[in-house]
Amino acid sequence: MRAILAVRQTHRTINGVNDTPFSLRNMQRACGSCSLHELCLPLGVNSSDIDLLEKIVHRSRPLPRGKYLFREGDPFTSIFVARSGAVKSFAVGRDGSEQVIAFHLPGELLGLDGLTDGVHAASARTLETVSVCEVPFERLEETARQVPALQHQLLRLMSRQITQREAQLLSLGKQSPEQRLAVLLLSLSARFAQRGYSATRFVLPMARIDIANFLGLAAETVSRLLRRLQDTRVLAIDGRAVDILDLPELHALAGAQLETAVRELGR
Amino acid sequence: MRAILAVRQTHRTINGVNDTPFSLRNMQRACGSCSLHELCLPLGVNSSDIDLLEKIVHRSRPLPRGKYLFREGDPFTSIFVARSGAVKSFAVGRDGSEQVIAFHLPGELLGLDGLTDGVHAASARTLETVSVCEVPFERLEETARQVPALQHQLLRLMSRQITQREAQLLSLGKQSPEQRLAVLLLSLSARFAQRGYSATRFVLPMARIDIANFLGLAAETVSRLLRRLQDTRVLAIDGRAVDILDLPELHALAGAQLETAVRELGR
DNA sequence: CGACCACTTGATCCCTATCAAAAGATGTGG
DNA sequence: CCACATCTTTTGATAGGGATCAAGTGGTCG
Repeated sequence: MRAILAVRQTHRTINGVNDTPFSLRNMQRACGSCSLHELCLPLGVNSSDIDLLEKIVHRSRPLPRGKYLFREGDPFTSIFVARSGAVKSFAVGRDGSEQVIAFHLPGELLGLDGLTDGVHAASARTLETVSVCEVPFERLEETARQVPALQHQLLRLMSRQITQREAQLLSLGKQSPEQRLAVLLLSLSARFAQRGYSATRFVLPMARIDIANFLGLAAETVSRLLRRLQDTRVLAIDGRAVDILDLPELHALAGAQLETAVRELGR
Repeated sequence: MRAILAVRQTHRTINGVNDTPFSLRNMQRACGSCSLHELCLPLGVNSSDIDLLEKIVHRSRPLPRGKYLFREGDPFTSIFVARSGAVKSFAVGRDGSEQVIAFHLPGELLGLDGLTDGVHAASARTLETVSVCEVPFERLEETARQVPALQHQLLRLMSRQITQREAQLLSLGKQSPEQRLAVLLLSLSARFAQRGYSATRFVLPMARIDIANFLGLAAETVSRLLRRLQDTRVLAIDGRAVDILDLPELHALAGAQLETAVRELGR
């Protein structure tokens, strides 16, 4: 409570501009920062090609929070990129529990897992009000056939999805709950920073339960871990507003942690 | 020990042919059952295209057990398909621990995660003596440009990698250790069956520690879980030779398990 | 034959899930 | 604009399951 107020006060006074915990709802970016566009430019897709690409993109009116972009098992026709607002994609176990696969910030791609079987392998749901771009995959593939550089980029995007999931596998399989949480916070931090926002102050677009379902933990454990990080002055938290007070320490927690080494030293 | 001998005796007497625990080492298949080939055929790649494809494939002499196909960070130039023998791909954490990403049986593709950054995101190591086909990716991409059906198949293969890793994420995040093990055994069973071998009797190509590192468990836990499955007559195990005695029960363990329901009923 | 590695089994402890309850936040309709 | 219902989050108490440590067995390869 006290910490909360402190955060709320400081972020208005320290800098004045662009130093405010913001919501992704306010994050509006042109297509120039979209993952499709961004990945085409540096690799030889010229502007007329980009026009070609932009022609096949549908822009939707804003979707409210809690809506499905698609559900597991839905026929696969398009991939999506959020223009503003965040999305989670998740798989549902037989017992109804959600495993969150990924959080998608504006400009980040989702839906590529549907191509194999022609149906989506996971569901995607908005975490806030979201504007999405929808890219009909058949037309994208067709365009890629005419534009080799785009074909290459498409393959790279898919490969990146694989790599990201492998990193998450390593996290779930081998890292401690605290490490996993630290890694997530740093990931969000880096992605916000990449979009020109503060790396240390941001508003989580997702609920604790979503974080828990992403990290393979119970919601209570996430809450307790966040408490510990506040008690050790690594974070200040007000609801979903996060202020990273000690970024180096958070990196340390995410990386080594050296639990065994610490225990050894303690002897 | 007794169970072991029982297994060894029965598999020679029950059927006589093709009912023997076999090693992947003996699994030699023509390119017709390879994932690349198999995925081209049903979708309009004609035989001359296949010739084109086969021309760019390098076949290597057999690699002994424990050799690296590539290591994390190696420059990405090729993808691989084992022709015979099994391979594991894995990521290494900072503390040196291995997270096994996948086990690759003959015909199964590996290495596609290297495209994003131009370096392999994981390492791949042979679990037995292995013959591999190496496919230079640049030439594959080039060929795909000329053969639209191949381009589509390549995208589908990548999408499948994503889907597989998402399934593994669900497993690591939401399933009990026993469920995870059951799922792995069933996965191996199905993949062996797909290649024309017994679905209930096979030899594990990997060590217990690899299973543990795949499932996010300690090796001791895997050992104990296997013991329990033997005690309940679901499996018979002799070292790495597995005999699935009760396939329906294994499916039940993998799927529902209904831990809570069972507990409720017990009240 | 011996050294090494893989596997098993046992004992113990700690961490996290689970259950429970209360406080806080959010949104809705009157 | 407030009051109520609902959902989210926090905090506490408890129990269980798996990691860890340790020791012994078995199997394999040089």
